[in-house]
Amino acid sequence: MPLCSIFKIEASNMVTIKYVAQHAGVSKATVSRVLNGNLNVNAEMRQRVLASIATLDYQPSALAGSLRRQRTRAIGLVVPDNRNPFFAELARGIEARCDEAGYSVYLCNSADSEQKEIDYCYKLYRQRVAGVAIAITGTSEQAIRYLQTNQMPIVLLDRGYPGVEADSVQCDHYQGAYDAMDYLLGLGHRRFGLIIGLRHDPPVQDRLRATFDILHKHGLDIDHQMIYETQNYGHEAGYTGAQHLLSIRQRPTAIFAFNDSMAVGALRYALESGLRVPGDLSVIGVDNIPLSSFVYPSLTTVAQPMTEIGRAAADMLLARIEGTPASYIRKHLPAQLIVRESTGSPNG
Amino acid sequence: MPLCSIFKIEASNMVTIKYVAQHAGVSKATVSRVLNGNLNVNAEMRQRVLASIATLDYQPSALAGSLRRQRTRAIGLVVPDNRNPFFAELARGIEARCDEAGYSVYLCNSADSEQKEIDYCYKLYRQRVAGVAIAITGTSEQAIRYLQTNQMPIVLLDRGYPGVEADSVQCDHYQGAYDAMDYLLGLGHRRFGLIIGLRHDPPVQDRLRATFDILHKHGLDIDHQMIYETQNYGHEAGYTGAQHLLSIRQRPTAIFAFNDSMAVGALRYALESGLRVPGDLSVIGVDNIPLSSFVYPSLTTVAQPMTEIGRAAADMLLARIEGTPASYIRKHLPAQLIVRESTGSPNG
DNA sequence: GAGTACTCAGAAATCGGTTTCTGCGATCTC
DNA sequence: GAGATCGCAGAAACCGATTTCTGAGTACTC
Repeated sequence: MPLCSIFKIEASNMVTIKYVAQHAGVSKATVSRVLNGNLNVNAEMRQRVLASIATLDYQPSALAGSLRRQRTRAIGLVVPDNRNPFFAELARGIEARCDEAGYSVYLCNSADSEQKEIDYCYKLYRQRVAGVAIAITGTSEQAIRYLQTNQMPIVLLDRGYPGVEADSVQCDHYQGAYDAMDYLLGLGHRRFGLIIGLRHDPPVQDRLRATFDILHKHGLDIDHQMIYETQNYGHEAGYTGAQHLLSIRQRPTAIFAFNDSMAVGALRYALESGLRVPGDLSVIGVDNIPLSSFVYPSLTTVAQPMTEIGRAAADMLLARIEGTPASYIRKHLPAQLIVRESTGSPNG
Repeated sequence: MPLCSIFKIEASNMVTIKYVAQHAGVSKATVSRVLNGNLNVNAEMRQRVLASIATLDYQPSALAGSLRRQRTRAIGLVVPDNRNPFFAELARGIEARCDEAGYSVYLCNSADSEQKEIDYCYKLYRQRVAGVAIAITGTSEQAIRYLQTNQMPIVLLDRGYPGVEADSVQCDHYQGAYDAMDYLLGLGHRRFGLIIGLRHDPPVQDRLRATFDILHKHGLDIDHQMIYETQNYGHEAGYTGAQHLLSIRQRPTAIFAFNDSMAVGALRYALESGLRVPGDLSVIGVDNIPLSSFVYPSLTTVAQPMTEIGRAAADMLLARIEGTPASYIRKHLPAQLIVRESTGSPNG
């Protein structure tokens, strides 16, 4: 087949639809029709095209197809940090679901920076992604507004916004924190230390509100210095948070960390400094990351249904992309308190 | 400006280069030249174009540009599981470096499945990514061969292959495991249990070889039943692994888990069943994930320079994509034993 | 048997950029 | 002052798909 080899050389051996067409002796249009399952093509001809496709190992360019169709099969996933087990689990779920549906996922870490977040949105828009799943930093709503101005289907992860008309999936952070505090109060705790993460984070604000509300209901209050804000959500932050909180003269009998990683850090500091958990100190976290049941003592925590959030987010986004326009859905999933070994009655 | 609004309506308000050109009163070519910093354009005209771009908030389509240029600014990242802290850290590093260089990253979880791995490679090729960073499953080299057949720049993460001509970045798994065993032997341990993960994983094989080598050197051997293979690398696997190993009559005095997550699971089982660590049992892991210094007792481990691996991988891939062809680099970074609290002399 | 409907495949337009080609006007050279 | 050179911008080709348009051939109707 001399034509082929000549052609191959000239075309720098990138197999295109034109090449397949020549190989099969048909037009580009016919190849395209076969690729897209169009029925108006003769069976014998279809076979010839399929044979050529297989022989040449032809993979159509998504670039060209997307340009013409004016739609891509890719979405953007914007999270603060994919190393955070919570977002890692979310990413995993979303990626798996999107792959099933034939979509690809762009990984974007905003590093809790508003600037990076908005920059990524520009970048994703230039890529003409079909949609964006985003856990916004909470510093501003600029990113959301930008995406919405450009008719981009979006789903807000882990945080919804009162003023924003958009699909969102999140755990009920208020209720979760409320339950956690209710549980600790029920055990008899009265002095609490909080390790909260980034104050501007919407989930953090929800949890703070819940904490204040239930404390006030019990006629209690919480001192400024008992609230430790951190720059990230890692173990180290929890460790130094506990260090700070436990150095206070009237030290807390219970530490409520706003995620499990920080709770584990706090746990470590407590044990290291000779305190017994839960004897001298109770520690409670949020998320129910896989680790939480494997540390010793295992961690009492407010579970977020991470897998479910991820799947729901992907489903909603794909529905919004492919489906008919519908009214926005704010999906709130319940948080669930999981009692393990790290909590107990004070002075117990 | 009636022309604009008419045009906007007709063009369904997607801002294209044509629209920008009309708005600025120049040709598409001129807009393109301004976008690409081409100097052959009159200063006053350039200003007019830039003004239009800003006014219209124009974001050029990467699709169209990539199609014409025949190169994209995206890479594929294929890992077994982005939830694994080791790969999460790698992903973070690679994503950050690529973003700096203007590249986007497709997240692909192969789930330790050869089929998913190769399917993702097809998908990435259809996306015409500029390169692929991949931690292959080790079941076959099909994926690598496919990518190389299509002249795709690649970098192998965490594992290199003797027969494969490709850039790779990995830690010296053999040396790491050797050091770990050497250390344990030095402490006086003679009965070892291994929790290895997936046997077909190349790093696992390296570590097994090292373990056998040093044991033989000491005239020791290891029984079949002391090697526990798992289906994944999570805490649970480590937990059940320890359960198995510690139920053996002549139980091991030291457990070597081939990653930290499994080591933490093992730690948990040991403590839960009343053993003292390191008094009754030593536990050692691999990776040095952030968590490892925060569990209690903290984990002795063989550190992999994860951040460095990620950065090096991204650098090598980008160099391969953008740079001149050069001979392949097999980058081996040293593993480093980090002694913490979970190891000590047996019966001690 | 003429006119109509239908099937199916090729030609050509198209998506939105980039790049080559073309050409105009100004400057330079001898 | 005629011809060559240069700067700069528009026209047009191009990337590789999809989709509309067109038309040839066949079947069907009355």
